[in-house]
Amino acid sequence: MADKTYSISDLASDFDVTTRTIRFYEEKGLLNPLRDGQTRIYNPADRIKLKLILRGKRLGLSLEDSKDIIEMYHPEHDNSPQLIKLIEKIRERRRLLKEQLKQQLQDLEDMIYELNEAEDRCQETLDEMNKTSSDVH
Amino acid sequence: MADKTYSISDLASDFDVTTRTIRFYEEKGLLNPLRDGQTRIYNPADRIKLKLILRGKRLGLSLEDSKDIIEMYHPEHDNSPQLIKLIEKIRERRRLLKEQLKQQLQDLEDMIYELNEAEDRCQETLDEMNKTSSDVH
DNA sequence: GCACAAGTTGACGTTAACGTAAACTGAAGA
DNA sequence: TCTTCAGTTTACGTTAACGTCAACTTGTGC
Repeated sequence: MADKTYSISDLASDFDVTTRTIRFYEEKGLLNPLRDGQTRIYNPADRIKLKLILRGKRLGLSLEDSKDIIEMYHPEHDNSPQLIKLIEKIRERRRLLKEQLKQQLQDLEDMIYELNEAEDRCQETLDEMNKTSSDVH
Repeated sequence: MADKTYSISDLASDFDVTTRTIRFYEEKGLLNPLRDGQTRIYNPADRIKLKLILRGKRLGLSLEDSKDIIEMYHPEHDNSPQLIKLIEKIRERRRLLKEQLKQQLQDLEDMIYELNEAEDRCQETLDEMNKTSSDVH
């Protein structure tokens, strides 16, 4: 069960992206599926990587950023200085994400507030128009 | 005080964008400053529009989206069918924004959780390495 | 055996959001 | 008067993230 595999179009339909997109991510070094001849064979780890990329996109990260993050989840470092640097990178990334989201929350709150105001103003204008038109009679 | 004006470089430095960017937004129809001869003169309303654009950017909106939203804040409709349609647009936009934020919150929560896990794994590996190396002695 | 679907590798095209450079026009200061 | 500075228009360049062919190979059903 742990050796389940996927074709490129399996993943494409699962995540609602095109196969071109998946190959593009590979071209950029974010995925490295096995091959059966020419054909790409994806395993659960590849699937997770793709999920990470798409999640990164929703958060506004670039593919480069997502590549970094994948590296953090699947480190290939075997010596402690590298690991220590990696931990630092992880902390920095977490800090950035939190800061970014804090800003986004604030922005969104402001925007929704102002949309409410705009809606109210529209409604008032409408009310005025109805009142005025009924005054005519 | 209500008639305060700004030069293009005033706004550029205020919001930390280039003058090229501001002219570009005008080219795309998001800004329409007054002119003194050729020179652009911005008023407080223009300033607010620019602020809205940049906030939209931080939330991942396109300039087209921001243009729509500016239209909502500064409607030029004078008849009730238009106003009713505008209110619908406002509600739809608000719905979209809320949905998007909900997703972002979930994504961020997941990502931070996983970054924590990755950090823990790194730390454990480090601990293992220290333990093993001290075993040698 | 043959169409047909699904896969592959180039390679060029596209869109958004600006950057960059050239060539010009006043306004102000030494 | 000369330079310098801020502003202008026009236009081509750039980057990320794919889309869109075209031309090919490789199982799979009938």
